[in-house]
Amino acid sequence: MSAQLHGTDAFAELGSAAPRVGLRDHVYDRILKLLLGGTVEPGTRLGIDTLARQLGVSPTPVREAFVELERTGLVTREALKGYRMAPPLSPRQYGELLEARTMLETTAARLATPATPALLAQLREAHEAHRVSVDRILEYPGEVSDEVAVEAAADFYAKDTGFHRVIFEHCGNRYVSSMSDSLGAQLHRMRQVVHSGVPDAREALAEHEIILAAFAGTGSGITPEAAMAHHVEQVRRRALGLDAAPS
Amino acid sequence: MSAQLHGTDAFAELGSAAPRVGLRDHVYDRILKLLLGGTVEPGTRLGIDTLARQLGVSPTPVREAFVELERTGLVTREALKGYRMAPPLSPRQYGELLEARTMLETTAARLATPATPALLAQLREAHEAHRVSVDRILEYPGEVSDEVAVEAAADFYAKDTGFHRVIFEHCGNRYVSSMSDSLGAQLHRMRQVVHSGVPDAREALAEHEIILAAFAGTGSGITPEAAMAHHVEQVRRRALGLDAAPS
DNA sequence: ACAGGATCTTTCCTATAGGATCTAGGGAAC
DNA sequence: GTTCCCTAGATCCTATAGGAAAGATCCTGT
Repeated sequence: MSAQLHGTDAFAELGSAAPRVGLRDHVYDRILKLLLGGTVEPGTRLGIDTLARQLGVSPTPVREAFVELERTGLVTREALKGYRMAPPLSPRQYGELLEARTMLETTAARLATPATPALLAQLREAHEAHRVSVDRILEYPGEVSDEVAVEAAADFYAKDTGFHRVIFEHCGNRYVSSMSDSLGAQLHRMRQVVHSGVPDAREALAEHEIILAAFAGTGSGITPEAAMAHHVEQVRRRALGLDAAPS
Repeated sequence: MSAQLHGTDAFAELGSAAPRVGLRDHVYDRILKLLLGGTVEPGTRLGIDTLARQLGVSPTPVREAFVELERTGLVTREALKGYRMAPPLSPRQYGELLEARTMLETTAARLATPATPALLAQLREAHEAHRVSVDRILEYPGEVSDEVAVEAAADFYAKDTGFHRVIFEHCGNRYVSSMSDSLGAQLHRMRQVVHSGVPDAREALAEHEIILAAFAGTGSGITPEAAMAHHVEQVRRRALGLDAAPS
C-alpha cells in the first residue's frame, strides 16, 4: 500500500471505476455502506483518524463525509467530542418518519398525475424487477439462514425503493424528490430494526400493482394519490404491528 | 491579528458570544449571512483559500461549512473546480419551491391540530411581533431609501418566518420541521428576487390572523389546515404576480 | 490577423504536524 | 469505603506545506 496517493490517481489505486468526482464522494459512499450494513452498534464512537487509516486516506475527506452524513441523521456530532453512530430510532420517531413519508409519497403521486409515457414505462420496468425479487424470496420458504436470505432481502428492499423512486423522479418537483432522498437512509435503518417487511413482500407487490394500474388508467377509477395513500398506510400498520398477523 | 488561533480561544478573539460549539458552526453562520446578504452575484466563484484568509481561519473549517451549504442549495460544487454561488432560481423552480412549501405548511398545520396551550401562546406572541413589524413598515409610506427600509423589510420577513416556524416546532414531527428549515434558505433567496412581499404585508398579516383564529377555535369553523392552504396559495399568487395588483 | 499550443498562475485537493480537549485510571484525603 | 483530584493516553481540531488540475496569458506558425 503506497503511502502517497494524490489526485485522481488514488482512484486507480482503490480499484473502483473512477467517475469525475472527488475523493470525498468515494469516502462518503464507503462510510455510508458501512453504516447501512448494520454491523455498527448505535452509540459507537466513529473516530475520524481511525477511520481515515482504515480507508487509507487522510482525515480531511473523512471529516467532509461526516458533515454530509450528519445531515442524513445517521451520525450525531458533539462538538469537541467527535462523531457517534446515531442512537436507535424511538417508536415515536418511527411514527414521525412514516408520517413524513406519507406526506411525500402522496404528494409525489398527485404531482405525477397524469402519468407520462416515460413514467409508465419506467414504472412497469421497476415493478417487474420488484416482482422478480419477490419471487426469489418466496422460492425459499424455510429458513435459509445468512447469506442468500440477507442478499435476497436487500435486493427486495432495493427494488421496492426503486419503484417509489421512479415516481419521485417524475413528479416534477426536485425539492420533494430531494426530501425523499434525505429520508432514505433513516427508512433503511428502520427496516433493519422492524424486520416485518420481508414477510409482507407479497402484499407490498400487490399494492404496487394497484398503484401502477391507477397511473395507467386501467384501475377501478381510483386516483394514484389514493392508491399510494392506501399503500403507505398499510406499510405503516404492518411496520408498527397494528394488525393481527395471520399464521 | 494574531496568526495562531487555537481551540475555543478563537471565539474570544472574534468577539461574539462563545457557545459550546466548534469553529465550524461559527464559520457556517458567517458565510450564510454573507450569502443571504444579497451582495454576492450568482455564479461568483467562492474560493476556499480566499475566504479562509478573509475570515482569518484555516481552509479546513471553511471547507466543512461549504459541505453544509451545498445541502441547502445556496452553493453548487463542481469536483476539482470549486464552489460557486448557485445560479438564480428559474420560474420553474419558484413554482416547485412554493409547491413543496404548500405541502409542508398544510401538513404541519394539520399535525398541530388541535392546538396545545403552548402553541397558542407562542403563536400569539409571534403574531404580535409580526404586527409590530408590519406597522413599522406602514409608518413609512413613501420611499425611505436604503437603510431603514431594508432593515424594516428584513425584520418583517424574520417575523413572518417566525410565525410559521412556531407551527412547525409544535407539529410534533421533527422530519417535517427539518425539511422546512432546509427550504428556508431558498425561500429567503426567492424573496430577494421577487420583492413583491413587502407591499402585501397587510394582507399577509390578515391571513395569519385567520390561521391564528382557526387554531384558537374562535374562527368561522375553518380548520387550521384549510386556513394555511388559503394563505400559502395567496402568497403564491402574489409572488408569481398572477393577481391584478390594485393602485 | 487569427488559430492553436505551450507555459504560467491561481486554485483546489490531500497529507502531515502540532496544540487543545475529553476520557479513563490510579492515588490520596476525608 | 467513598469521593475528589490529578496524570496519562487517545482523539479531535486547526494550521501549514506540497502536488495536481483547471483557467488565463502569451507566443508562434500559417
